Amino acid sequence: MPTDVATKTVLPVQSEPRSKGERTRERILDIAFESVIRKGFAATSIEELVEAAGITKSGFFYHFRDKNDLARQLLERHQSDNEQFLDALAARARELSDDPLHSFLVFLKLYAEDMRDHLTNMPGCFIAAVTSQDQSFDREMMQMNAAGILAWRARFLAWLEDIAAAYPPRREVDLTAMADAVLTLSSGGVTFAKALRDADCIARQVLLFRESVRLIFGPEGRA
Amino acid sequence: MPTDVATKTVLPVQSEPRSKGERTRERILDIAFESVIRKGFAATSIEELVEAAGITKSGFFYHFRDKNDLARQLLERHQSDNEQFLDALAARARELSDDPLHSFLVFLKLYAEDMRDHLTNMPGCFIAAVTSQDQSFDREMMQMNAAGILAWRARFLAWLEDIAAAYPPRREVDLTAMADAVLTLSSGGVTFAKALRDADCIARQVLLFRESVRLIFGPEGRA
DNA sequence: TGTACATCAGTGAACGCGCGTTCACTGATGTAC
DNA sequence: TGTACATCAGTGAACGCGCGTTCACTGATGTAC
Repeated sequence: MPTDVATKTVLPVQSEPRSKGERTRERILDIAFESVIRKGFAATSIEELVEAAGITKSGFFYHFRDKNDLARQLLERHQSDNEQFLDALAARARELSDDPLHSFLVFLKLYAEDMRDHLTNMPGCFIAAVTSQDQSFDREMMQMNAAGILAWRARFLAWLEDIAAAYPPRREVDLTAMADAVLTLSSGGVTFAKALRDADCIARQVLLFRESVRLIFGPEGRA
Repeated sequence: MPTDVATKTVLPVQSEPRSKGERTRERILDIAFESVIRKGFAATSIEELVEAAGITKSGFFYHFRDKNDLARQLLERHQSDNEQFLDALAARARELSDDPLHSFLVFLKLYAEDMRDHLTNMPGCFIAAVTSQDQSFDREMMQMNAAGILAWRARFLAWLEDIAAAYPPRREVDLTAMADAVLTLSSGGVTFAKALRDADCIARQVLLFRESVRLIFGPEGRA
C-alpha cells in the first residue's frame, strides 16, 4: 500500500496545542470550505456557517474582518495545504527512483490514487470554485489564485524539463501545457466527477495523462 | 481559413422573425449567461439583469417563473447550442476525411482553434459554473447537466471505438476516459485560462491531448 | 496567595439594504365578426 | 372598415425575509506585582 503515507499527508498532522480561538477559526474554515465547494462562495451564508459551528454571527466577525476575509483565509490555507501535499507526494515519488521520468510516473500514479479517495480535499475543486466566481472577489484574491496556479506550473515545468533533458522526445512538445495539464485535469475532472457523481473520473483522467507522458518520453515516443 | 465555417456555427444563424417577447427573453438569457460565467449564478442578481436589459423586474417574471427557471432555460439553450456546435465541427472534420482517426485529429484541431477565439461561448465554462454550485439548484437541473455530459461522452466514445477498430492500440487504453477528456480539458482549461487571464491555455491543452491521441493510435503507439 | 488589570473569545440586539417574488393594472398589437 | 374582445409584453409599487455588518457589552482565562 504505497499510498498510505501520501494519503495521510493531505491533512497535515498539526497536533500543536492550538488555542481555543484558533480551533474555532479552523472549524469555521473547515465548514466554509466544504460549503463553498458544494454551493459556491456567494451561496454560502455566514448564518449557516455559524449555525454549523455552534457560535453566533458576531463570533464569526471576531475571527474574520468580513466575508472577503473568509475567502482570503480559505484560499491561503488551501494553497499551503496543497503545497504540503504536493511536496510529500513528490518526495515519495523521488525517493523510489532517481530517474526523473520514472519518478514522475510514480508521482502521477500516487496522485491518481489519492484523487480517487479524496474528492473534497482536492486541488482543482477549490480553484474551480473560486475562479468560477471571479468577479465577486477583490483583486488580491485573484492574484493569490493566479500565483498559486503559476507555482504549480513552475514546479511541474522544472520536473518536465529534467525529463526532457534525459529523454528527448522525438516530436516537439509543449512542456508548459504538459505542466498545466495536471491541474487542468484535476479541475476539469472534479467538475466532471461532481456532475456525474462518479469520483473515479479524475483518477482516470490522470492515468490517461500518465499514459501519454509515457508515450511522449518513453521509447515509443523517441527516435 | 478552414475555421471560418466552424466559427460561425457557434452562434446559430437563426434569422427567424421572432416576436418582441422572444427577443427580450433571449436578450435576458444572453446577459445572464455572460454574468453567470463571470460571477456565478448565486452572485447574479435579477436586478442587474433587468437593468442591463432595459426592462423592469416584473418584466423579468413575465418571461421566467422564478430564478431557477432562468437557470433551467440557460442550461437548455447552452446545451442545444453546444450540440449544434459539435455537430457542425464534427461534420466538417468528417467531410475532410473518411478515416475516423484522421477526421478526429482534424476535429481536435478545429476545436482547439475555436477555443482560442471564443473564451466565453465555451462548452466547459458553463458546465463548470453550474456544477460548482450544485447544491443551489434543484434535482432537475443537475440531471439535465449530467445528461448533457453523458451525451458528450457517448458521442466521442463512439468515435473513438471506430478509431480503435481501425487502429488497434498496442496498450490497453481507457476509451471512456479519452472520450471524457475533451470536455474535461475544456472545463479545466477555462478555469485555468480565466485565473491566468490567458485564453490560449485551453487550446494548448486540446492540442496536447491531440498529440497523445496521435501517439496512442498512430504508428508509434501500435505494435 | 491574592488582587488588579488586560486580553481572549465570544454574546445579543439591532441596522439597513437588496434580494426574489407578487399583484393589480396597462398600453400596444392581433383576431373575429 | 369599424368595433369588441383577447392576448402580449410588459409597468409600478409593495412585500417580507435574510443577508452582511456594527456596536456595546461580558464572562473566562492569562499576566504582573
